[in-house]
Amino acid sequence: MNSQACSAVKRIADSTVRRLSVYLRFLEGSTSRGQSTISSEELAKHGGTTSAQVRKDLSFFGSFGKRGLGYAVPELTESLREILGLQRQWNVVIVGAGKIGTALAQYHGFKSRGFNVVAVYDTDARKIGSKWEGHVVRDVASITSDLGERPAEIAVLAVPADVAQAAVDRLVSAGIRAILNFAPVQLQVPGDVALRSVNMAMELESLSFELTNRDR
Amino acid sequence: MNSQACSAVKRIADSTVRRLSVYLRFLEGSTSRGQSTISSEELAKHGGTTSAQVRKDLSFFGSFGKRGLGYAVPELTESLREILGLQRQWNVVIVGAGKIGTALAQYHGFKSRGFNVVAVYDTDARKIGSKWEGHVVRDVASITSDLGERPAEIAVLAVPADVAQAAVDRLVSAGIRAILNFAPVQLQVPGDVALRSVNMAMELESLSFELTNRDR
DNA sequence: ACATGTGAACTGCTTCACAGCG
DNA sequence: CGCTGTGAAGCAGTTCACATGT
Repeated sequence: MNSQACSAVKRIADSTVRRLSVYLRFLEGSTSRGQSTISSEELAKHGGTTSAQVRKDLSFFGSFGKRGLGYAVPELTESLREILGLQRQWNVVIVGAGKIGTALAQYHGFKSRGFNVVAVYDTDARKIGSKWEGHVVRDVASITSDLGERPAEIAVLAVPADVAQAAVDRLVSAGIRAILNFAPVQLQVPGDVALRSVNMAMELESLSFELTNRDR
Repeated sequence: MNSQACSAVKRIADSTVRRLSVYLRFLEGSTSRGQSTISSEELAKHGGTTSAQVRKDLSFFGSFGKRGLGYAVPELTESLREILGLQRQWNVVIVGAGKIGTALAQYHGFKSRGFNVVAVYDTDARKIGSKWEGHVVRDVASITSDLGERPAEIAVLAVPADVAQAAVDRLVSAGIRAILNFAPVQLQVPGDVALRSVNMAMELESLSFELTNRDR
């Protein structure tokens, strides 16, 4: 009916949101390839799902397509950006200036997608003060006062597993609202803080399981 | 009934396998803390799930607990290792010697968990031949012959999105059976190749969505 | 008495199938 | 006629509740 992204009336499944992100990624490529219209079938093929799933996912937020035609690429791209909250900038702090933390700090996908890395933190006195990729590494102890001056919504956690929960507690009390965790531990956060975890060990072990049990 | 990990009779959900991995991680900590027995309730609390879920997850593979007592930590740890296929070594190649690839190559969790990094590859002539963390960076063009001499089961893909599918095709024809993908694209693999993807952009966008739509 | 193991109920995501509309 | 949008059906994963065994 409308072609505006309307606010969700019922709870949206996490799997739906992740697929929207995949659709958006492919649409951005379609734009640069000069494609002006796209069908749910095509989106599905490149998103690893089905056309019905694509239509259902989009239908939670409005009617974006034209029957008999498909979806207009620029309009759908814009709508997905709006739905995912990507029309604003998000401030991000990276906690942990080890190998993973510094790799992430340099990840180009942050800046290009509106995620603005405002600071990198560590506890190692030898790292504090050194400059990495345009960011001076700061002392974790100053997180609270720093965030008071320059708030950030999202923290990327790349510290050793045994200090991850302590870091989370500090971040939460400093007002961080979302955490992307790379430490291989299950973290406890208050209900109003969003948490996603990327667990390398878990992914590898899941592959190991699949390889081991492929013989049905 | 038995306390042996029996081979799966029905399809095991991916979510179950990922939880087993989380349980295993916590059990390893319990061992080092000297705890000899553990209840499903305790495992659940630290695994971010419920006691019923823990018992159901384990029940797919056998009966590992003692009624009225709980689970013996060393025995359950061993059983989970067996179920997940972690009692053998897996050979891993890392493709892409950029920031993420090199960070991963140094990731201690690989070696300590039986994932043996046997080679690092790149296409950049300036990187090929240089030594990083004990691994000489080799030319991607030699993957096929290298794997012929020294097979590897798992590939970790850390290359730019636009060359990821080409790298996958090469790896698959070279006999790789599982891929852990860090490139932000949806990859196509044959049905007999296991694929997991870690997509930073997707995780960030999912956090952005949650922050944006927290007001119900 | 206590905690596991499990069939049954439940919840919610996915797939189907077709009405609706360009 | 083609492709979207969607209620209804199907299915898979989770939760419940209790019988079972120590």
